[in-house]
Amino acid sequence: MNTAAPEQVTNPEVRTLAERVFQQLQDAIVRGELAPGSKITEPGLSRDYGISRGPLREAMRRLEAHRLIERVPHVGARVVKLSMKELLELFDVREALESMAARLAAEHMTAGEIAGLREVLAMHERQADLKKGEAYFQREGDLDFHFRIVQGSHNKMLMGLLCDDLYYLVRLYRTQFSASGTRPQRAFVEHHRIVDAIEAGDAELAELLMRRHVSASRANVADRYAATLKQEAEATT
Amino acid sequence: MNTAAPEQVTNPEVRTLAERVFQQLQDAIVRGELAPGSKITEPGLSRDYGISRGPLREAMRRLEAHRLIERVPHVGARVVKLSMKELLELFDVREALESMAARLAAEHMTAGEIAGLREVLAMHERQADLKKGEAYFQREGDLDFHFRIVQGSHNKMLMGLLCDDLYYLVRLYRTQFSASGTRPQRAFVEHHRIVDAIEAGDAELAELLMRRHVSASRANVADRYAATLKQEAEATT
DNA sequence: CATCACTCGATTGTCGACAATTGCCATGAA
DNA sequence: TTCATGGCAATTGTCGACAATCGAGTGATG
Repeated sequence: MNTAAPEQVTNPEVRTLAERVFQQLQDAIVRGELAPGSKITEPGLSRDYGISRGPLREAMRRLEAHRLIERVPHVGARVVKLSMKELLELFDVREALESMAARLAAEHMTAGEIAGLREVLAMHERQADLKKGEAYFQREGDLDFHFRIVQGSHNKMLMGLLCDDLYYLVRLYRTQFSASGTRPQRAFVEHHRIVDAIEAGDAELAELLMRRHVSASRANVADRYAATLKQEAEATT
Repeated sequence: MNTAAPEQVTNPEVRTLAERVFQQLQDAIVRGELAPGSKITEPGLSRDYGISRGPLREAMRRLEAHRLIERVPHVGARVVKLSMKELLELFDVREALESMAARLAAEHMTAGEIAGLREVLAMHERQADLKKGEAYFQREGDLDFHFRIVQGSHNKMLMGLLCDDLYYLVRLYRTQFSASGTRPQRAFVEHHRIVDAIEAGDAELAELLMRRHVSASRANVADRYAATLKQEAEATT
């Protein structure tokens, strides 16, 4: 298994050092190897990755642009740590953007792309049978699903915003709070309904269903988050 | 009149060189001083601005993240040039995002913020009286209007996406195609209706009106763009 | 004992130089 | 004339070093 990100909307053929270390760092953050809120220093990373500070700073600038780290001048950078408020904000934005993506996908998606989408769903089904209750794979697949719909919108601006910027944040939150309970099963049938609407070319329905889907996912995350906070509060009591 | 951007969602107290040259370059691009599609070289800018290539590269990375320039490794960077397709895509994204911003604004905007919004509208009215037909000021004010509503959503994620990333692109397109005709007047009354909905706390209506408003603006831009293309085609014939 | 000023270590910001890659242009052959 | 090829200049990528700034720790003082 390679260490590179499983999906890459752009294919920059990592030829430059800064590009490579950027992807490595991005992966490390998303996987949780670099803990949220932890401080990262340039000399430290420079040693760890065996490169100069020049490319490293470029990589960090890009991470900052992708909102994966936060920098304050003359002080330093630390891995972003999503607060509950910010996480819910992220889902609001996703709701607005992805519902539109679903609408555009229903209008512009090709037959081949729809077939690929069905294939993703079939793979989910197999995994759901094999690992019932294990939410992780389902959720990773969930992201694949959303990924493909955004690409199906054929809107580069949307793809850039969602796939390049926000999805890494979405993957990041999962290191803190992974969805579970009965949510995956319900999300699964919602996915099917959305694909049905897209295949039928029903843009309005696709938009509505996607909006509901993300909204429900948001509600689930909010519950989980609140539960975790409550649990922590009890632990410290 | 200062050369800095009129609004800045973050207040970074430009203390670093890279920050300063970033804002200068951003302004130059938005104003059209750096023509869309023109190539920009590091040694050239390094001379022009009297700084080293280090901070300059950081500034360029940030411009790339904001989608104001496009870079290809080992080749160079050029100022982004919006195609008609991309411009319409941008408006689609704005429609999704700003309609949600209007909804959130109707729910969360404070009385003081609403008063400020009314003040912006009043200023437009004065300017509209003074300079009827001159679309530029109206349009700059239009951006202020949208700016404040996004801020009124109290959603930092949304503010970052819209105000930090997309609005500079919106300002950029204006160097190529400025709205005109009867559109400014109609946009004006639409603005009033939106503020009314926000003040009444009618989130659904605010969302709907904003969606229509951006959509109409998009249609107007599409017309203007098409007209310009047609004009160019005739000129070269 | 708390508070403030200062010093020092570490980190970040900036710079100039060197290496690697690209695109252009001249030269030559079909 | 047209196309391929080689060299060359310019630009980008990378590096190490120096200067500026910040935070922590220390000591002095009320």
